[in-house]
Amino acid sequence: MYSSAAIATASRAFPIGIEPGATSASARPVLGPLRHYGKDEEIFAEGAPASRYYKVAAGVVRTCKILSDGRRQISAFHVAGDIFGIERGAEYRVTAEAVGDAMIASFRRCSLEEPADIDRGLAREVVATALLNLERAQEHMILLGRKSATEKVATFLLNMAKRMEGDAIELPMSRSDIADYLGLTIETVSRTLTHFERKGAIELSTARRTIRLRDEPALRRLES
Amino acid sequence: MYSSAAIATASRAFPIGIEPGATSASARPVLGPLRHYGKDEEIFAEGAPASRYYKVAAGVVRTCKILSDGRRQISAFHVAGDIFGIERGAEYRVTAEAVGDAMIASFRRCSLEEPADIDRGLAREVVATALLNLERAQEHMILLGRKSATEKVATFLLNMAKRMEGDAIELPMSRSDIADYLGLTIETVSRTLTHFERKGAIELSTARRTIRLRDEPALRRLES
DNA sequence: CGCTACTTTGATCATACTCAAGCCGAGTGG
DNA sequence: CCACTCGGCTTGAGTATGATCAAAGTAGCG
Repeated sequence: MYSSAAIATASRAFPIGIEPGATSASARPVLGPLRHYGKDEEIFAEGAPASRYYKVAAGVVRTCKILSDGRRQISAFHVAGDIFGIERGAEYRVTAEAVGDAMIASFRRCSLEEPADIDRGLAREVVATALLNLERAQEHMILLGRKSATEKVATFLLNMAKRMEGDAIELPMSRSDIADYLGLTIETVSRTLTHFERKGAIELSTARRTIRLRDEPALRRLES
Repeated sequence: MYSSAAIATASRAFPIGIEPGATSASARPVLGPLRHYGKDEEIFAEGAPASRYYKVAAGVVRTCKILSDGRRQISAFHVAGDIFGIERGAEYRVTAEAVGDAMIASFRRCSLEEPADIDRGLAREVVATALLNLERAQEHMILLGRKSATEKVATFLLNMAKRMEGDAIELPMSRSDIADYLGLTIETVSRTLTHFERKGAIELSTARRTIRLRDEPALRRLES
């Protein structure tokens, strides 16, 4: 199966500075074939040999770490055009899973180890992605360590809105994913969203997966 | 002035996989001269043009982000041998400050932009450092988002002990720095440390800046 | 000494968690 | 077509963890 909703969402969720058409799998012979992953399917696991890089063609991917007792922290969501699975060492340090249905391209990890004989542009893109992820990680750390639940959820909504390029956000991920991304519980995420709705800052669809920003300035005041 | 205590601490705090002697400023003509920074002195500020990379020769450096109301999150501490100030864009995204007295070498940022005409080993070291920082950021996010105060402090002590290569940890940073690194308040950090001391897991010096691990397995059980 | 900065300790409080129940939409089978 | 179930989401009540406010202790340094 290949949920049309998931793909429709992803198709207008291209990240900053990357043209998905120009760098798609078909245009780059280096890339391996596109492969489909179903909801919650594992792409690679923490501790597995890091032999490949991956690039999202459609859908959304989460990368996370899990403690022995099951507590989980999602470090990032990756949307169409994003490269993930970049590692310094021989093993993946996070687990990657599809949030919904997703199409993922992959290619052999060689760029940084043998820099001479491969596509220089690709190597540069990989390095730039790593640095972008580091930037985002630094931004996310201040959210996790120093922001209140209200500020966390407001920041999350504004970031999603920016990435989605529209006033209505089709959330591809569950409350559980959002909670593990923001370092909260699902109850607190839910309560905060209804609180925003009561204040007229957002509008929740009946299915609760679509969010329309009604008062973006109000959210911006709340984000800290 | 150049406190001998700070330097003595730093001299045995070399990070994993980097020989400080072999890659010191004097051995690399690319590096600029060593410069001294005093306690809390700013090395670069968030938003400033990112024109140089920096490498710690002695002492400890913190990189942090600060919210408008003064809340601060320290994203990392850098010790001797560590490179910091690596950016993707044109501006620094974090502020870097010396924790105590420190000696810092710097070099012009050119490696990633003009990869052909510069030291390949240096470029590789810069990329490896960026990826190492990303690894640490991912590890730190699960600490910030999902660990209790007890687990955070236990993890911090074990990490410092690993970096310091000795059973006694000479903490170069204040309680305030530790709190802003772990996403806690100074009171909680202090209470947790005295709690560990009462349980016999650690031993605090009278000056409270030196910590000896008495029962490392106990801390390891607490760290998650 | 006595100031200052830092740390510890105590009492109280609030934010977000836990436990629990109920709701709603989607899918399933009678 | 309707009842049923299941998963995800919401709502509520009570609680606990860590924050806040306040004060006292301690080291370093003039």
